[in-house]
Amino acid sequence: MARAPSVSLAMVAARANVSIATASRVLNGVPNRASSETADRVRAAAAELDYRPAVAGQMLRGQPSRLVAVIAADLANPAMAAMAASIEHALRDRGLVMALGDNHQRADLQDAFLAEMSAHRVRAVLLIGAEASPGLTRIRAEGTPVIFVNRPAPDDDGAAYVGLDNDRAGADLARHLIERGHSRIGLVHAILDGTASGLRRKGLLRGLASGGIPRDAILEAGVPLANHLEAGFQAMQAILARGDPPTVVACLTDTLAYGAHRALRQARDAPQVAFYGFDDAFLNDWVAPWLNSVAAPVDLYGPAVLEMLDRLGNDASTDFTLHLPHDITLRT
Amino acid sequence: MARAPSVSLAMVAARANVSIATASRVLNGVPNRASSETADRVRAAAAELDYRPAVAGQMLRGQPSRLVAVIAADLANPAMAAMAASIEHALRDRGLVMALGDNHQRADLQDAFLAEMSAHRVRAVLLIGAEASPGLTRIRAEGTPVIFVNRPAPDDDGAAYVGLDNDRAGADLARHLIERGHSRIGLVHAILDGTASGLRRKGLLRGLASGGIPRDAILEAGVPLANHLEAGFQAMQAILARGDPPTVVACLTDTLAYGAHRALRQARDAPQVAFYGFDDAFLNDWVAPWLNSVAAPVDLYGPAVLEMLDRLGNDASTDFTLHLPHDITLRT
DNA sequence: TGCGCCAAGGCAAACGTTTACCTTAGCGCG
DNA sequence: CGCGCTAAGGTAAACGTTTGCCTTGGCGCA
Repeated sequence: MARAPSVSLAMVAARANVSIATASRVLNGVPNRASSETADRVRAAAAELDYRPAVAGQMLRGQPSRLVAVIAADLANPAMAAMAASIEHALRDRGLVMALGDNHQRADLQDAFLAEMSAHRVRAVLLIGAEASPGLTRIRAEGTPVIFVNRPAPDDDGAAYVGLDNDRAGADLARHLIERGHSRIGLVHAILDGTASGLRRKGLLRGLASGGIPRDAILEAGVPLANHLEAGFQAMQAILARGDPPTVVACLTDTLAYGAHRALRQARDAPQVAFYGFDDAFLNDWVAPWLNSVAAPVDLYGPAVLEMLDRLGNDASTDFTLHLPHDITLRT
Repeated sequence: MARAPSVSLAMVAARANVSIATASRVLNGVPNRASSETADRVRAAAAELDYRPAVAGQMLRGQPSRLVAVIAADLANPAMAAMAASIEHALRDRGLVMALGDNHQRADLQDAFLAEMSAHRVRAVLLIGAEASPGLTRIRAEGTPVIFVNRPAPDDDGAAYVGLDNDRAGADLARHLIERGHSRIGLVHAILDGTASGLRRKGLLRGLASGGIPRDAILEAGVPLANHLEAGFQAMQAILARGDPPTVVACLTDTLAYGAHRALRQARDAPQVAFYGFDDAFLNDWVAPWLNSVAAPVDLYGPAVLEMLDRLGNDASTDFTLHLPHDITLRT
């Protein structure tokens, strides 16, 4: 498995009988520095040798990297994986390359990844479900553009955000549930860390209140687990155990809903209950036809992230919040 | 967003009043090159400045990169995402960092990612569901270790493989189905490109034949779509349309089974049918309790890939196939 | 005393790229 | 003829790291 010696610009230059400088300029398209025959010779040599510039050299010269680091909280969550896929697609159109990592909801793992990516001088860092961590603080301080996707910054100080308007999404869901005639409503959540879930809940409760739903008609169950599947399961069990079940259960993430639905399946004399979640994944069409979900179309994420990247690169910009339009996908 | 000038080894050395060489050796733990006081001074300086070596310099010197490129065929597939997560975990224990890309089942996208990763001189390339592509041929020729995970190499010439023994898995499933008393069996697949699916089918058919199931009791339906959800859906519709439905349907991937199950749900007078798939994802416990699946425990993937990486680095090794032990997870 | 060894440390080359600066020749034009 | 401009090309520095080689003392030991 001897690593073949890679071909350098010097070899290309030698083969084309020009200096390294000229070869570099031809390949980078600098105008008026080479006759067309010379340029052709260089390009031919590069093609024959299958030359690809080593990033090491380019980095050393301070060229911006083409790498964009993306961190997902949990790749096993289909919604996050789909967002990552959309983002990669968009980045690719810009000639950028995504390097995806999974923080497993642990700050130390996130930092290990961030440190490596920082050493690679990545163009930007995107976090789909960020943890608060020292490394995150550091890389932001270094000036690397950082964008929080779908879950606002843990410390919320004007950091760039792309995703749902969580408060409004919650309120819109409330209005929808009332319109559908629900008056006894379950509410399932896991940890309320003051970010996405907290805002959704706040909007939802406000909407229900202003729609005339009394507080004691809202059956709230929160289980502080990082694993939303398990949390949703236990929360739903708790709701069912109280008796007099709700006609609908609103879960602050789809993953919670998966857990909640399982609890319902396993219950004896399970009542008829409608389910609502957030962050719809297209897989739901296939495996969760019982689930309605509040979400933005997933293909919007990629372009929106690109847009935010531009804003961050443009000193004139001041608005670093980009709310994606959400909708309720109805399956029942 | 001015990028903060990053701290170099020279700054650390200056602050510690030593030469760059000494600073480098201290930080790299070269023994007997610095007194303990000097070493302490260097480490203190590095800590105070929060020094992190720039990979560019290290790469230039020919140091192996810590980056391992991983390409998944489709991140939206929960099984693949889970494998990637397991692999990342294992790599991290070795001080390596995963950079994950999605090839969207397209050779050109795979090559764009491979080209970038090759320019970064990645330590190895892992493919979870590879496409055949020129870039793949090239990077293998360059001597970069390449491991095919869960789907054997498209061109099968002794390339390293980690994953199921697909042929045996198929045969084992056949035996199991017969033991369970099934005698009329549906078989659903998408493209049979001679790799994983082809081998599974071969093993399955052989097992069924040697178990005494006549060929006309096997209702096979293949829909040549890259999208397995849609393929499974259409294939199942075709099977149902024939009348006299099977008592069990074996799908060569879980994703096919998701599609097939939806077709059954939507059918009028849907018969009672058991479902079997391959490559179980733990999400199935929650959203697909109707699905049985042949798979290796997903946490085995990471360590197995590490083991194969060692074999590739060891000239004495000759066996580059690592079959993971599979099992049938029963949910019905 | 003389020799060798070792710890401690510095010097400088090398890796591959980009680019500021320099040289030369040709050409248009007053 | 002389001036200035431009195309075409080369030279060399700089980026940050690692490492082979050199130097200098100090110490053990015959």
